[in-house]
Amino acid sequence: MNRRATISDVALLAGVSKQTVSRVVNGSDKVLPETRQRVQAAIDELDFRPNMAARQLSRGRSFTLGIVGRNRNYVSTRSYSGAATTADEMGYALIMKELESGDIDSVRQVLLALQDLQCEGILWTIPEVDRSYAWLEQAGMLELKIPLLFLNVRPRATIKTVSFDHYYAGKIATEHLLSLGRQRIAHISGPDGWWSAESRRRAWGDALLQAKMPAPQEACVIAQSWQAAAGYEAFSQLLENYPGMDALFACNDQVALGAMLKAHEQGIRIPEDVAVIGVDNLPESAFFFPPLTTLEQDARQLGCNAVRKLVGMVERGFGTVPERSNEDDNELLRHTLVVRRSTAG
Amino acid sequence: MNRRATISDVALLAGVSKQTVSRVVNGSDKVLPETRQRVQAAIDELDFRPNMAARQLSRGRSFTLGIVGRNRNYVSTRSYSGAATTADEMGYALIMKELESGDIDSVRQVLLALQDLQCEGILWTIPEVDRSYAWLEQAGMLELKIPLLFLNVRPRATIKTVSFDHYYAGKIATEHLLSLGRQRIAHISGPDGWWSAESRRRAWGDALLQAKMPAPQEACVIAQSWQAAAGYEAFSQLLENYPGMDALFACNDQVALGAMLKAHEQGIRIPEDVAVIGVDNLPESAFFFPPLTTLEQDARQLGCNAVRKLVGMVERGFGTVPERSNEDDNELLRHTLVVRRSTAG
DNA sequence: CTGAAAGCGCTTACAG
DNA sequence: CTGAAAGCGCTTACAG
Repeated sequence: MNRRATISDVALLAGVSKQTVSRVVNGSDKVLPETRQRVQAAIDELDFRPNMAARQLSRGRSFTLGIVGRNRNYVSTRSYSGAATTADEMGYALIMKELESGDIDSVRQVLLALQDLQCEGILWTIPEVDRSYAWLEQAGMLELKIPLLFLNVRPRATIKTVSFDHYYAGKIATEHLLSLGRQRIAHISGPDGWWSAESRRRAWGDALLQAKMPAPQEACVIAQSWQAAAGYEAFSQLLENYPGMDALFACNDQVALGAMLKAHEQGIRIPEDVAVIGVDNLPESAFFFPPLTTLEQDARQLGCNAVRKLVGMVERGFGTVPERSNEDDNELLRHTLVVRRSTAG
Repeated sequence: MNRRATISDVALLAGVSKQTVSRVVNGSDKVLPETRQRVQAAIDELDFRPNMAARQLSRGRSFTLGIVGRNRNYVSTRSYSGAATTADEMGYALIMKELESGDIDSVRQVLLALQDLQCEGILWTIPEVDRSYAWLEQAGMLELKIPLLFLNVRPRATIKTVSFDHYYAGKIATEHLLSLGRQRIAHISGPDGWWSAESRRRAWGDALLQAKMPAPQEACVIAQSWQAAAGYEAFSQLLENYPGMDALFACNDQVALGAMLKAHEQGIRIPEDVAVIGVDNLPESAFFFPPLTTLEQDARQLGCNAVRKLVGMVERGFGTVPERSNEDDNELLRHTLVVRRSTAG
């Protein structure tokens, strides 16, 4: 047999009991140095490594987290990466699930499958789920016995979230444009139903109001998606609806890119005619034409914080001991302004 | 107690033995319909779901795969997504690990950790690992007891890989430029040591040779990275080294983007003066200025194929039954040409 | 400090 | 078709 050595094999070889082996493996201090040494030698010789499934079963804990995503973009990819790193540091494994469809059944199935796999907590990285957005509202009612944490989802009393402060982002983006002396600042908002899009849009309106330059309805177009194609379309519409615009706050860098292509095609100069700012700071954005002013979001940090918070929930025995909701349930990270040529006119 | 129901609870409630419950859970046909019904009722009432850790231990199988990555980009993100989907379809869970450093110890640690977690196979999605590239060569010698599959790594006799056909990509990219009648076709190659970069570079040279237009040494610059910044730098160098160039084959879209920015700054028109082609077909590429001709790679498919192949290895009992190496050990996917304005002059 | 016993929640032969 | 027994590889009390 070429099977892996078990704790019993080690015990036999070292001439001790299984518990003693277990003790040295788990670093208990109640083992005589010489015993420890003997056991360690046997472990090395047999190349013993504990079977996590067995440990999981006997301990009644898995030290495993689930992470579910869909259609990952640059931002969520970096969150994943941060989540994986932090999970590792904290001694947790991360099981990845891809959601295929947004209907409530798929959602439940994924959640339950993760629970079956003995995950102790789940990280939900899908901002919005098609038409079935409603299910989120019932998250508290889901018969999940394990904590659930949401990324970039509108804070609600019944759920826990870690997100960027999208309102703040909209504020500083618009204020940056205002500080340039621009007078007619348009906005291409992210699609309807997205909390991040709505927050930024609201902030844009508020900032203009505060500056005593309230924006007319036509100054804002809602993009069909977060992609460049939608930006191209939306900017075309803006050109018709809001002539004389001298600045654009795009909901993200890709949409800004699409808008800028349309601008080039129309002979509109950036930033001379229209200053443009995006959100995300993609690695490419510094090399767009012209290089794009944007708001950096540290998505990796988002993933790190999320896992840290989720582990906190797990270890505080969330679900067992129901706790009162407090402001800490919704953690917010902030963006940083990165100024480049697209607004440096 | 609010603990989850176990198979024993169900057995008790249904008035049968545990094995019978196990049979209906696993869909055995050797159960009387009425018995099955009674058991199913108990399962539903108790909301019973089998504990995978226990099943794993008793079956001696985990139906779990490991996937390890680092610094994920658009391509690897999409592979991940495909891998997750396919793993799910095939009934496997996917545990994600992030490699923090490329030294041989970290590599071993990650691999062994995944094995401890009872993974039955590992998908390695890191194309090259810094200075410690050598470890790959010894992959066969690694004392791993489970199959390992590499993504986009140079095929070798001792390992199994699933990759894009980068030589083919270089060939069609260059031939596309030639078909435009361009005479002085430059190349910005990916960094040294990358199989994909070297294959594409070689294909570029071969294609030019075949067209009886052998390229001088100065027509190729090796980028420092796969990022736009490196493309900007490399193109600046090309401008000095290879005056009169009328076409550029960039190793990827980001590098092409960086090169195009430099071109704009120099007043070089694309495609009139220099036609540009990249590789990747990022979602943004269609909205670059000008929209970029490129080679689409179906990274999602890559992930799907990889998992399918890995599961095949697992289920054929790879590692137990050593098999002869055959050409199927190195699977290749091909790119598709997507023509846009950057070469449509 | 160390060990004998029981148990985690399933499944796998083996009887009947 | 159904059940009693043993086992997967660990850990957790409990003795000593």
